[in-house]
Amino acid sequence: MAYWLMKSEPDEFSIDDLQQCENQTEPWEGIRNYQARNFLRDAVKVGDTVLFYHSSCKVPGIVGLATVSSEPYPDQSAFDNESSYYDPKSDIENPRWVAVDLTYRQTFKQIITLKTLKADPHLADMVLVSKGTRLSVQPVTEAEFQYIVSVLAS
DNA sequence: GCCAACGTTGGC
DNA sequence: GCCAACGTTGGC
Repeated sequence: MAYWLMKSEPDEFSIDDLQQCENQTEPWEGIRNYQARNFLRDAVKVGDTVLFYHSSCKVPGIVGLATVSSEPYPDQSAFDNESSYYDPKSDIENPRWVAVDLTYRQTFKQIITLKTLKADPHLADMVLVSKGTRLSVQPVTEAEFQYIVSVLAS
């Protein structure tokens, strides 16, 4: 089983929103970056664990956990010209973007802030804190995951 | 809202 | 296939 960090803007879709979805499950749509898409398409597996990260907000950081609950499938929002994620270059015959379903697992008692993550020498090699990375889907090592959950989130 | 750091587009 | 111009991300 692998570990991932996925970013969402809480104004758009927060971990509370995920918790309140039917079956606490919702399509993770709107990824429009090829590197992130390739992770979703080629590497993310059902049952993988996701660190849910809130970005572009007052206090960015990891807010909880989710589980990947589907295989990748074509991102339907790319076909919807009413959607802000609409991409006319993606068509149903040849979809350009993929989504997976995420299922809510847990909200941490308190947010693990980006500030905390950046300051922690155990996490110096995290993709999240390395310079110039803005990937919205990124791998997390088992050591990083265990440290975050067992030390920072407890 | 600013802007640095990336990513994408498209003319050539 | 280069690369300038433009668009986006996301912390601050």
